Amino acid sequence: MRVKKKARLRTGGTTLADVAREGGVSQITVSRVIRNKGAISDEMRERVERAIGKVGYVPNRLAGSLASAGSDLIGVIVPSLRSIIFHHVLQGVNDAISAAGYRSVVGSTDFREEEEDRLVTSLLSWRPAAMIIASFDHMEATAHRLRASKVKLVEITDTDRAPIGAAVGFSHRKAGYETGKYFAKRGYRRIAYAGQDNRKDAYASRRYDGFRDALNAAGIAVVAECMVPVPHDSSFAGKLAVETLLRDAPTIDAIYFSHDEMAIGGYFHCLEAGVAVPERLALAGFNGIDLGQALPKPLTTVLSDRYELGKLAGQHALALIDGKKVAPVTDVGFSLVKGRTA
Amino acid sequence: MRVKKKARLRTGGTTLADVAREGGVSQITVSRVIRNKGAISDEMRERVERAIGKVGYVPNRLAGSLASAGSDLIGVIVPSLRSIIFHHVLQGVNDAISAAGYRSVVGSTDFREEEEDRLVTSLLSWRPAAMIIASFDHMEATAHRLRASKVKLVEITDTDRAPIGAAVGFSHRKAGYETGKYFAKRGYRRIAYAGQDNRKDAYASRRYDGFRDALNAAGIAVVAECMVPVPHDSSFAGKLAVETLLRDAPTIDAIYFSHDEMAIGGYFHCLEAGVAVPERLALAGFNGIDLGQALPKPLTTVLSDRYELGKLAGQHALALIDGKKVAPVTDVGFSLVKGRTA
DNA sequence: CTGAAAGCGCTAACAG
DNA sequence: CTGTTAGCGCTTTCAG
Repeated sequence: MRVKKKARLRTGGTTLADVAREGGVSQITVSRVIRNKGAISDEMRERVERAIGKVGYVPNRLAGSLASAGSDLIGVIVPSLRSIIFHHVLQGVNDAISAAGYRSVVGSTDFREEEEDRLVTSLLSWRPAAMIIASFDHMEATAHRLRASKVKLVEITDTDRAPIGAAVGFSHRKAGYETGKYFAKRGYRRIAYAGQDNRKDAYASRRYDGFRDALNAAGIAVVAECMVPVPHDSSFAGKLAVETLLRDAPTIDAIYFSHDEMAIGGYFHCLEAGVAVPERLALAGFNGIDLGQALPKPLTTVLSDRYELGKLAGQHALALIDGKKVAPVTDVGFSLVKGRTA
Repeated sequence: MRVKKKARLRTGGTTLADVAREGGVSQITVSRVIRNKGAISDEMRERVERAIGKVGYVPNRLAGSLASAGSDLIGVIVPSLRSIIFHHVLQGVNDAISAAGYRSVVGSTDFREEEEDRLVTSLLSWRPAAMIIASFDHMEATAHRLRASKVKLVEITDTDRAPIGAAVGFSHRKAGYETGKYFAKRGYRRIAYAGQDNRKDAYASRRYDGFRDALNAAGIAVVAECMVPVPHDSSFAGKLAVETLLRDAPTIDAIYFSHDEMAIGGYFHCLEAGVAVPERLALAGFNGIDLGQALPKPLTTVLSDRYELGKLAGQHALALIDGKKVAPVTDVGFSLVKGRTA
């Protein structure tokens, strides 16, 4: 006696079986046509395509991925989507992977390592074909999780760090160092730093480290420092920092900002307050954002191409998925942009 | 005689069965503990949790979603991640949905409707719990696909349009109209417009429509127009536009820009060229980006809170998933920011 | 409160 | 070139 089939809730949509029935072919033939895999006669292909159109079939990648032990999803983790930076990375990643049919599942950590750990766990459960993580450093647990999962991993990170997977990026320490060297060469001697809560942004503090190293090598010290709390908007933070520094340390002749948005805000303050830039006060930032270069005096800064960085990360991910090897560390470098503010 | 089992490639990781074996319980018990669903005795729970830790189990959401006919993914489609706008929306969406365990699968269309159609198809195949689409208008085919799929849909869009799902947004036409009305009231009479390839950005052209309507109502016409090709960076485009307009139509007294980045670039040109703002030339933009408000003279603009918009869209998506009703159209409005540039 | 069995929709493996 | 069959790893249903 046949056991009665248990009723299950169906997703509701049409399935391969429906298409197969409609076209008078087997399911696997439909599957092959859809995935464009294996040899199919033109006649079969046409029959299947007609049937698909007729029943309005939408493939179920959940089922497909389960059956083939691997999804077309790529997990992407960035520190923040608020900043003016990482969405360019994300766009680069998407442009690189979407033509190959991959989709990005995106999460942001707000620079918190515990959140990153949670996200990694959550994204791994989707059995992604690869993961791309933009992060300065991981928790021990996260690193372990990533290694244990054996997921194809590309890290967008500081190249001074030891990566778990393939790393792409550049050395923030060097970027800061180059700026410091430039300041020293230009003859600035009473130098200040303006940043925004560096505990969260390890990249920025690395740049600051490098900056100080370069100054020290030239026998110069940072004479003043202004850290603006994070809740402030970046450009206002820059204004505030310049105002504060000029009041508390009026003899300074140059300021290094943790990033361009602050530097631009600082530049605006100088315009308003009638402070001559760079004669009275020199300014430099980091990132090379477009607006900085559109200023009446283009901003002196360090340019990193974040879009290309994301694209490269995406390409590396595809290569890894393809079973190819990629360099353990790819340093994309940066360039010191000698503007007219320092 | 028993048929030999066919070998299948396994994902490699540990499965529920492994945990169950380790803990000496059934798979379903493990499943219940993980999903925190159904009544479980404390003893069982503890046993299972120990076993999970021991074998290092990572759930497979692909299998879980397939079995339960629905994923925890939310498809998100935005026009672009390059612009300074939509990543705020995305962050808002993520902040709203991630606490509830949902993840966003993200795609960008570069303002192309065919790309949107492709993305919708692709994302639907992941059987998302909901979709959030930021788009001015859809292709007929896309609209059909979305309706047929019965996916929970939230559109972030212009509220003048008839939406397919639940819409959140505001009227770009009205935003332009308010700016035009303000220009008329301030007494500007020789007014120009500066934009960037509006064929792609339907929102911008809607604002321009509204702007002209307001001027017409006051008996004023736009006397000059400068459209800068898209490849140009926005702030340089603004510089270029002002330069061009002042040369070709030197009698203009005000310019309406399609967005703040252009307006800021235009403002910079005025600073460099010694054009008094707003006495000689008034400027206004759209978006209310932070940098515009940090300018020596805060930019006159229309502010829309894109982060809150994204968050609201995410909350609506969660409500729909929950089976609740949401308003067909939620107008979040905007606010005219009377700066010092117009 | 716990478990056995069936099956979600698809594709890999193995024939023909 | 096309088809049959047996799972992928999980959750639902039904039964205790």
